[in-house]
Amino acid sequence: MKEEVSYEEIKEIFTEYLRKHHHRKTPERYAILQQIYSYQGHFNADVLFNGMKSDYRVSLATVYNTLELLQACKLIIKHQLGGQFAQYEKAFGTATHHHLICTNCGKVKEFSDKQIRVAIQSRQFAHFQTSHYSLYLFGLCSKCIDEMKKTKS
Amino acid sequence: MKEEVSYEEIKEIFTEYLRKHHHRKTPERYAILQQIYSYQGHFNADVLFNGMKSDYRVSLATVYNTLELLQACKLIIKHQLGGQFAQYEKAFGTATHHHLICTNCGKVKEFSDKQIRVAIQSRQFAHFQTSHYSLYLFGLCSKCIDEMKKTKS
DNA sequence: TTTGTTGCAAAACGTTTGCAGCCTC
DNA sequence: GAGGCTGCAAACGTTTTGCAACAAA
Repeated sequence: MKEEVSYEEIKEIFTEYLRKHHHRKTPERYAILQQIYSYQGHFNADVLFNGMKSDYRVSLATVYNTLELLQACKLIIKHQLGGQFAQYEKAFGTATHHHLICTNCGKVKEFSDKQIRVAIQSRQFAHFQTSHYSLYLFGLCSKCIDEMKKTKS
Repeated sequence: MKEEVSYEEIKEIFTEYLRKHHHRKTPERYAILQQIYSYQGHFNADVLFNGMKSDYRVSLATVYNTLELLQACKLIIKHQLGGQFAQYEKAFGTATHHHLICTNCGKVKEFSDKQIRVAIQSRQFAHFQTSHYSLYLFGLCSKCIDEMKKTKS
């Protein structure tokens, strides 16, 4: 059910966005996009920056600059989960999903629920034009529940 | 429909939590709770810190410390919306609601939707115990849509 | 040629931490 | 009296910014 999207396809989307907004098509920007394309789950600016070093040297400033652009053209989604750094996630070729976040260990899991998705997506507003949404369920994962039972005095 | 909760009531909840966890009942903690109680919508650590200065002088460290405690006993909820500072919100005497966030001006509006709420709350997980959730819808508010139309070349 | 973009480093930002003194318990 | 809590300021880690050099258009 999950549609496969090739790098060429998203590169096209990005190029189109850059052209439309009169931004330059620099090799750095495409290198970053390609690196992001290679990740499966969530990633952050630091992982991206350090992961690319060997292939194509870009500065951290350029990484942030490009992440900004990719958000604007909706190729990635930004999540602010922990108090620390922002997490990013591919938004192409990925089924809509929601997040389970353990408030104890911070682990993030994903799940899909058609009923929830439909309920949210069908909601319309008179004075607001929705582009995307994020749903976070906070609680305890099974591992942390078990640990708490053990350490119970 | 919205139940009114008095300061005395939440003070009681907080006191109970402090006692159970062997934390001290300091005047600073109650002063912060009272200040939070006076706010209507969202607030952040800085607003709280500066807003209290005249009434009761507390340090920023104590503000953060107390916000941590209030989260633990579920009297407040923490939101990480912008890339900047964390937002907080009262969690007592407030109906469950969801958030509309303008990606252009950053303004946050609240809305309620029974269908969405029920869909989310009725979802059960085998390996996860949900305590609360946050739903953020991102998009453009009417004001920003209008402004974009005007400045269109 | 123009000017948006880069890399670098310094600065900014909210938040956390270390520590001496204070005040609940 | 003991030790958790406070205030202060310095430290932290992520993100942003200033600026000269560079390169896409």
